[in-house]
Amino acid sequence: MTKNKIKEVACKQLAEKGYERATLASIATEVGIKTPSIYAFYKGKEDLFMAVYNDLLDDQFQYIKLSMANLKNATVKQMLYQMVKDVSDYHLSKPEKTAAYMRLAFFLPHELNDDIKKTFNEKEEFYYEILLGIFTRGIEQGEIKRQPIEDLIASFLCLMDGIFLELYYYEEDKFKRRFEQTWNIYWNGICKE
Amino acid sequence: MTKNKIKEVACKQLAEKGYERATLASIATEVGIKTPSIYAFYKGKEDLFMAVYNDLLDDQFQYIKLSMANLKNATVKQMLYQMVKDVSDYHLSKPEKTAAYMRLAFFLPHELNDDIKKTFNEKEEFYYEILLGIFTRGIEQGEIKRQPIEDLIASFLCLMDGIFLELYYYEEDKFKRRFEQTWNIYWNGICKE
Amino acid sequence: MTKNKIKEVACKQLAEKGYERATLASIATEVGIKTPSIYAFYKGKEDLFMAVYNDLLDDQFQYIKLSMANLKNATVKQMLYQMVKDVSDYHLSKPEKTAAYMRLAFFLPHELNDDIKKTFNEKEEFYYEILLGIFTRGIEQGEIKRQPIEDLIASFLCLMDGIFLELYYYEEDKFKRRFEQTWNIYWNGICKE
Amino acid sequence: MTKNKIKEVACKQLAEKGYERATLASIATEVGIKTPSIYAFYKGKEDLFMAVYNDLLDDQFQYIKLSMANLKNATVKQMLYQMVKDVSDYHLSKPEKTAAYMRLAFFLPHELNDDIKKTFNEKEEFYYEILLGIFTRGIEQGEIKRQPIEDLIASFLCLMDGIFLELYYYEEDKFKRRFEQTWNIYWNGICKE
DNA sequence: TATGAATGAGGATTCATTCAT
DNA sequence: CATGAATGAATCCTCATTCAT
Repeated sequence: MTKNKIKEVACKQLAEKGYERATLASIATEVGIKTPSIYAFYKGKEDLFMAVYNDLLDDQFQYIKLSMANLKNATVKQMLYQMVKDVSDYHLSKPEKTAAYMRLAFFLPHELNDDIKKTFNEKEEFYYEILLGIFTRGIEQGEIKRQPIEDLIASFLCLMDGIFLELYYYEEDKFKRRFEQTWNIYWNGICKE
Repeated sequence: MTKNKIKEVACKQLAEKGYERATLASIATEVGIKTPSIYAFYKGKEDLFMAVYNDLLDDQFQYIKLSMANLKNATVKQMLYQMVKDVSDYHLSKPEKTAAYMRLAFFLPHELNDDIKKTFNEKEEFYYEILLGIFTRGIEQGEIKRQPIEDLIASFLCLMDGIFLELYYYEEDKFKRRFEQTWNIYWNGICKE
Repeated sequence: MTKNKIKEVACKQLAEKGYERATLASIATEVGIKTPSIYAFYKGKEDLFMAVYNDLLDDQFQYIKLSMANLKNATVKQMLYQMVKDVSDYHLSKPEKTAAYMRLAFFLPHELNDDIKKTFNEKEEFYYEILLGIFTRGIEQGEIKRQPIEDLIASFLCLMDGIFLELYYYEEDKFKRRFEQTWNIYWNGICKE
Repeated sequence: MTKNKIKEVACKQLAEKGYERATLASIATEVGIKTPSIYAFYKGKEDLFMAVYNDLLDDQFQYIKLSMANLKNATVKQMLYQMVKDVSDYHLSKPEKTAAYMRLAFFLPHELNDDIKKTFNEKEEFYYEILLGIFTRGIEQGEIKRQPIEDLIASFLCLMDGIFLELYYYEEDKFKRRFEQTWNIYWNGICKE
């Protein structure tokens, strides 16, 4: 389907070149169509990249929801580790989508701002909800030192942010090493005893 | 001096809008001159933003070198804390420069690529050198658990990356809270006892 | 067809004003379109004027080939005369194309250099080939004094160059008078007795 | 003297690049001054190139007058030959000035038109005057076939035009060969017997 | 003389977009 | 669906020129 191919190429070029340099013309060329044909599927550039962004978020959500569902009977340590790991794996397996996501998440052109901020907040809330459950359980079951849950969530999100950034920066091998080191130190910092 | 004002406005607009939207025309307008006047001082857009980038790096280096110099007789914990803190403070005190720096460091237009990558590596080496000294001392003096120095450096840089990202994301208050939490957990993870 | 109209206007303005003053804007205006529309047909200014130049050469070639073909059973004198005459007539009948051709042939902007030089050499070879045949026959049949063929060709091309220059300089009447005088003297110089 | 150096560089760049590409900025750079300094000596670009052109003409006049003066007691053949030869030698010895002269003489930007056309006509009259004398004498003394003097002058000027063009086209060696051949044929065409 | 600073005018080019077909 | 043609707006950049110093 042409509509999807356009979206994929748009995502790819967004990752490579950023929003302004991902020209409709260059997208069309790579898809193998002429520029105006894009307008048969999308209202304009903004509309196209909103679709790209929504797909990007959906993709992530789906993946993480799935990975969480597979973890019902695990320890808190396993769940948290799996959570960071899954996010990493997801991004590692789809570097293009990650790069595209970063472009949009960090340096969104102002036109897209409002819509994106909305979905962005949804994502934060989604994580917050899940982490709230996990950390509450972790403290109740004595796996984690008693400390304000707000703080635990904040610090975990900070860990994920750090890892996300490194994901973007370093090649896979270097990243994986750092990932494990950071995780151990993080867990040592929060676990009981 | 007009030349500097141009550079400052360029930096500001880079932070706000990114490279492509920081038009020479809009820069000129904000400076209060006409577009072609910019060419009396810079060879072109690329040249201008390279100057911006070099200033940005110089500024950071200078600041960090200074803060390191003021720390000669501190404990390892103090030094590491101060290091993250100083970087945070620097970026917090110059949010504009930070945003501009991120734009260039992460999503550099390919024209600027080579020169920037060079200076970027220099920065990495600079940090590496300093951390090598600190962690070696930390282990020798028994402040830090004996573990591979390479790993310690890697994990510290990861911490800084995470904090750097949050710096960009959250407002000052929220950031500062997270900063302390993350730092504590990090230190608990590496310190002896 | 707009594409051809653009080429024609470009040729006209090239003749009148030269390469740099034949602005895409002024060409577009004369065609009755807006400047960017030109890019729907040509990759850029250089591309457009290369097309103009190729047309110019094709036109000349076609004309001369045709005129040579119509001359199979003529005397050598008739053929040579017809050759200069045809070139003159061609240029006289299309003064615009001639002027444009001169602009490109003599004072080509360096960008166009390589391609043009190639086609230019082709033209030289084309004339050389034809003249070689004519002069060989001229000497064998005793119409022309026995002398090195290379020299005859060189001197004939020199005559054509001179006439070409005058063509550009003088008005039609003055030119035609000079043409006949020069031809007679030239022929007297090479014919047998 | 800076004023002269500017003029010389302007002439050189005119020869190399033509009027529009011979930028005041590039001239200034080559001279070793800054662009506005040119205005200390010339009213503007047009003024500068008018000066260049006048120098060019003066130079030629001077040279030819001199060469004519040295020829008082020669035969008509010698005089005519010397005349073409001198013009050729002049241009061969100053190829830069020749190229510059051609740029101005043929494809003058319209601004310069009027002034240049005036001096150009002066030059024609100058030659006409001299040739009138020579050919009259040539016929009276029986060196040249009796024929209308107007025609002889016209045909001689045509010869010179042709040679001038070739001068520009070919390298020195090739040109010199052609020159002699053309001259012989020309003289054979006009001389008595 | 010489120049640093500034500029109006204009040039090629790119881009998102429209519209008739 | 797809596209050829066209365009308004904007972009970077160049140039001749001016003017205060």
